Amino acid sequence: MCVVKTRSISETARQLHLTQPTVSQQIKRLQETVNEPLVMVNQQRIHVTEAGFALFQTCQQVFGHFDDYQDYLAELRGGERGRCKIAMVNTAQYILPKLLGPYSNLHPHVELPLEIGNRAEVLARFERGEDDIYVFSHPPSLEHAKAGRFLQNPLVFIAPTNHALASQTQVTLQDLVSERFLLREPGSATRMLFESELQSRGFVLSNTVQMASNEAIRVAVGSGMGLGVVSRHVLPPHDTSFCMLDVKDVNLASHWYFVVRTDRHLSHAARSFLKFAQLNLEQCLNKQWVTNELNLLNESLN
Amino acid sequence: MCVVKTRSISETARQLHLTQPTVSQQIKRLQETVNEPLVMVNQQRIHVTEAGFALFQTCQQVFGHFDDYQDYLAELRGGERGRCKIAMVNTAQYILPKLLGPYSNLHPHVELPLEIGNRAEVLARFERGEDDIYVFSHPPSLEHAKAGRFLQNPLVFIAPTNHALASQTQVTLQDLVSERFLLREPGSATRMLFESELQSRGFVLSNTVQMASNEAIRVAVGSGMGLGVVSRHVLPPHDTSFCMLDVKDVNLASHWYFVVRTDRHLSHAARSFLKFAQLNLEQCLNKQWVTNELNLLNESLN
DNA sequence: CAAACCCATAGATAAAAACCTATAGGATAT
DNA sequence: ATATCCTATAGGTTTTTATCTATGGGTTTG
Repeated sequence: MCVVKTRSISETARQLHLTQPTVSQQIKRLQETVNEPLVMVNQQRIHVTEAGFALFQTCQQVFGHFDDYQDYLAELRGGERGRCKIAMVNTAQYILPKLLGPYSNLHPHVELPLEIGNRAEVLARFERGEDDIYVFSHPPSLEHAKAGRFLQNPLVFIAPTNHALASQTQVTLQDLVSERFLLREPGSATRMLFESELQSRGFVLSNTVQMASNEAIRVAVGSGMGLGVVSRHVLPPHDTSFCMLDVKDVNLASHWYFVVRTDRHLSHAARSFLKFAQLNLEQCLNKQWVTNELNLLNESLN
Repeated sequence: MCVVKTRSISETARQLHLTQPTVSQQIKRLQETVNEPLVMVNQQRIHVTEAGFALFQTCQQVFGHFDDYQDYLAELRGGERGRCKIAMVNTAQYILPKLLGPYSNLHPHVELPLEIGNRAEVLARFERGEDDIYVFSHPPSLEHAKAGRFLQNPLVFIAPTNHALASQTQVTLQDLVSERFLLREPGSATRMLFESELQSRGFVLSNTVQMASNEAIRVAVGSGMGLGVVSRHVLPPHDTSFCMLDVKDVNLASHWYFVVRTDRHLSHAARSFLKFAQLNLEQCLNKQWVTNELNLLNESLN
């Protein structure tokens, strides 16, 4: 490379802080591997042959590609590029897009494949470490993982608008247990929380129907099929087909967590997203529910 | 490379006839130099990361460039590409183009820079080894060079059409020495040959004029300025302003030689040209003068 | 649940690459 | 002509690289 520019072996040696024989020998060996003369020495001047110049150009292009790769890595490390795979439980899909949208606009080159499943499915993915970030309400064992809370997940009781309890204030749990309840599958965080509350207070539901999604429950409640316990975030603001009950003696509240595995390398994009979330939670989500403890998570990831 | 394709370290090791730890370590070191994870191991499967795939692509392009270079070298070695620098004395420019034209048509990617000078200039170039092939009539010392004859170079005496000797047959050298002669510079092969002939027979020219080119001599002779000795090849076929003399007791004949240095690498294109010349002399030049001894030259160059 | 398979790591070795110093021969400049 | 500068070659040393064997810890599968 340098020899082509300086047209002198000695000068090249000086510039590269090497001795002249070293450079001579390098060239010699290069010529042997190529099996073609690359330079010719005449009157104390180096003349680059056709083959030599072609190799020079080839090398320039090659280095160009490696430079491009370096640039690519820089972007990757800066979180401007890459992939951040997020797996979330069903309920989280009502809130996470509000963070993902702005983030994606800011970093258009970051791929954000989302996996949505019920708790069991996401848990399996977590065990296998298939994603960068997991969103749980009830975080799993944290042996190989760290979690950070970022949002309250208040559970509310919903009933058809025309239900007897709908207009009543100060409803109690006792009033509810005889109702028919529409619930997600066992193991879902919402259901687990509700059932542990019931159990600790000695109640048992007599009439439950299992439904596979929050929408199904919401619509079913709206059409009078029974009562439901769902995350507050699931409810669309202006739906009048159902209403929230004012239950005075129950406060079912959990939190959403971002969870990452500590025994896996976390992609730069994922780190970048968590950083973004830490700084922009309040702007993207209703401040009322934000519980920003991501600073702890992010610090522990450095 | 192979790991990306097989998605398995062990399989790669088998294909490359290496052991598995070797491949593992190679990847590890590659990741250390790049300072970025390139693959991730999960469930006994290798997952290539973004950075890893980008590097894979980069490498493919790089290898592509080297392949291109190999192709280029192949063409170079085949004589289809490259450069063949030829230096020739003035007189040769009347004959060499007849070979160069067809050759250039056959190998359009070969550059053919021509250097034309008087004998002293070409000799200097030869000493410095500035060209691939030199064309001499009177070849220089062959200590570091080899030469091959390819064409007769008959010298003829020319006179104005209306000159007294023009119509005479059986002219002798004695008849000529008192004439004014137009000659090239001392050292030119033509002049050297003529002068050595004169000297060996004890003649001295009394009246000479030096001219810098064969054209100048031809035109000057045509306009009656004196006589000339020039290569037969210099004379255009249908010029009636001068005529050749029928000198019976002088036969000035030399040959054209291709000369190459043996202490310099000869470009593939130059070898290719000499080979072409060997095979096509008779087709390109007047058979009458061809003396094809290039087979000897070419064989000694292998 | 054991056998088979996968990958990671440690430690050792042999080959190669990368340099250096010393030296010699040719070209250039003073 | 003599000092200077250039490149080539020889010989030797120090790193670096490329591999291997041995081993250990997980996964998958019969």
